[in-house]
Amino acid sequence: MIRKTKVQIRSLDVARLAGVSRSAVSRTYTTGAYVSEETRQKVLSAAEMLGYAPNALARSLITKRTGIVGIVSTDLDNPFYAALLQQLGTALQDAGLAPLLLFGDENSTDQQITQMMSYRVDALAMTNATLSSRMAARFAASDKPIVAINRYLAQEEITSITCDNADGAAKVVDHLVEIGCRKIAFVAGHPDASSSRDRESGFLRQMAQHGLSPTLIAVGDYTHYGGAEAARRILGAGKTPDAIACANDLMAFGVMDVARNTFGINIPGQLKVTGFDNSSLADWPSHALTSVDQNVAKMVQLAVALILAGITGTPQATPSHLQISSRLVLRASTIG
Amino acid sequence: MIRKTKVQIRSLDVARLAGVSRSAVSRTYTTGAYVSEETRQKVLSAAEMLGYAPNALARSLITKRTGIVGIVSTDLDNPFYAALLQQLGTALQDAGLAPLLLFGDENSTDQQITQMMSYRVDALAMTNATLSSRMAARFAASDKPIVAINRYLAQEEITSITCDNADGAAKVVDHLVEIGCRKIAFVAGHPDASSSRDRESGFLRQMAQHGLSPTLIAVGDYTHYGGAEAARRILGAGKTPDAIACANDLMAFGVMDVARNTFGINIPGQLKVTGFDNSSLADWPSHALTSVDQNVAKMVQLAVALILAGITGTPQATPSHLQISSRLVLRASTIG
DNA sequence: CAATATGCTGCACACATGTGCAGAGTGGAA
DNA sequence: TTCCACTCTGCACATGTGTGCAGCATATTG
Repeated sequence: MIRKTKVQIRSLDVARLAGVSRSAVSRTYTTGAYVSEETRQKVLSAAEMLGYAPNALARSLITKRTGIVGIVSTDLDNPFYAALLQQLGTALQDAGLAPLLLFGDENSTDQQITQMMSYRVDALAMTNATLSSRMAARFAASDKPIVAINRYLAQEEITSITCDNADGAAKVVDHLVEIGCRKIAFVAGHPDASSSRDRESGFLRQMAQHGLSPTLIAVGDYTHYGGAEAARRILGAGKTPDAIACANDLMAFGVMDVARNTFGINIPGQLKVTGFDNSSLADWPSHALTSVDQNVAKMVQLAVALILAGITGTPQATPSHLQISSRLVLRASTIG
Repeated sequence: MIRKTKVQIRSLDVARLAGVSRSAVSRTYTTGAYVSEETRQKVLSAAEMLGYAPNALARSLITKRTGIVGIVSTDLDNPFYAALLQQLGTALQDAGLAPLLLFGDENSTDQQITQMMSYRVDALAMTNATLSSRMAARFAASDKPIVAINRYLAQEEITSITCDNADGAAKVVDHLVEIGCRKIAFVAGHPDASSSRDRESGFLRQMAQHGLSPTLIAVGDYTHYGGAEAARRILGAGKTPDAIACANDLMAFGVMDVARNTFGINIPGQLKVTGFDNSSLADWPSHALTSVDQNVAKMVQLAVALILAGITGTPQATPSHLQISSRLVLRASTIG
């Protein structure tokens, strides 16, 4: 059996084969460095022959840049986060950066951050996570950009990007009231998440604006199962509402499933249901869910711009909380 | 305004503060190296004070191990791939490895591989991708494990893990025939994907086994939209089938949407529909889709075991095509 | 032709770390 | 005391790369 060659190909090997110095090889792969077209070609063909690719890790020792961006993500059961991750990853990739992906729940996030730091990521994007203040301070001290997407954290050092969650929820209330609903229940997400709190407070505020108070508030934990459970509690409680507003789409799907299948309720005839996220599933005829669009593309664009600015050393703007305007998308779950 | 300190903290800084040599610091972070408990504690408290984390990149220069595993993934619109990515990522994380994520379509994969190679990933997992043979050979030459998940590639150097796609499709046919279906149509996925070809051939073989030939075969490109389009073609073609078997769940959802909403067909009364993947959505009451379970957990477990074995230098088993047995899960889309 | 400018190359150092090896220090036994 | 075994430490080299600087060859100008 033939033993494969395990030896790593270095720039020196390429240099020897091409008959030039190692510096020439390095400069060939560095944009904007002095190399004559002739040696450049010699280098490239030698590299091709040997299957050489510059060692990005060794390079990072010198340049202080790894080109790696850490992403700490929640689980992808929620199609909204799957879409977010994909768009974010693609955008970073297009900017020449590579995402290092770690999944973290509330308890393990500090550990993931440590790992990210040991890989010297150029920036950090978080789509989940309550972050301990010790870690936040430590990462912020490294002067690298860190951005929280779709939720904001307690730490002031961290820039966050969310949609105007309260406003979005208010739009939902306005719409429901306009089409005649008065007894409106609310299904909240995870109590720790800022997005859930903001959507709930926006809901309540706008209800009060209309002189209404919520029929019932249940917690659905942002999952399909939790939404279904919440629906059982709400619809089984006697005073049936004429609308249920949910803090995300996934729970709304659970609510509709239970309303239709367990309680035999017609949607939107007897009950209107709304979601939040406008995930691609909301547009399927089987769901046709009225939902609030968060404009993921804009969120991602903003996040990447922020990260790039931070990496290229543009003077760090003071950390802030950026809000993107949301948009209510009407579908058959509220309008017949 | 206070200028943040941009200086990187090195092991030397920790060593000085702790009053030991740099080697002692290094050994503190290396499992199974001689350090007295006393100096270990001195080092750890000094590190904590400075916020030090060893530079994993510099370390990799010496150890020849990065701890990074490349994942080349398709887009995550398909919830099956989202679940696969999450489970794979988590499993790698638990094994002390960090996934570097790149999204690649058929055309760009070679470029992603080059990038992965320049980051010196310890292993490569691909969930998509037709890979050029030049790239396959190049990566295989580096003697690092590479595994294709959920599809196999033309190159023999690459181990692949799939479920027994043909068998799964055959089980679908058996089930449909058993409950009385005779006029069965098939919606294929993407013609380039081995999974689609295998499922189709398994379907056809088992149909022949029962003395049947398919009513119609349409291509749905593995998307919800494609499935919906395929359903329009099939159901609009006059000779309406009594069952439509789909090469994945996403297309089946599209088929059901169109059948119910556009053609007013009752499922499963007038038409049975089956999927493939058993994604979490299939279990929702709104879909209740009979589907083939691929056993993602097992696929991931196998993939990670293979990767770990390859990394730790266990003599590389000859590349092969591993198959996992699938399981048909019955739901209301076929049984009333 | 001389003087200067231009385009390019190679040397040598720096980056942050792991590890083999020699040797220092300690304790115990003869 | 002397010798040996044992546990640990620090020196120094290696890993693969980017880049400032000096210098070489060639082109341009006076």
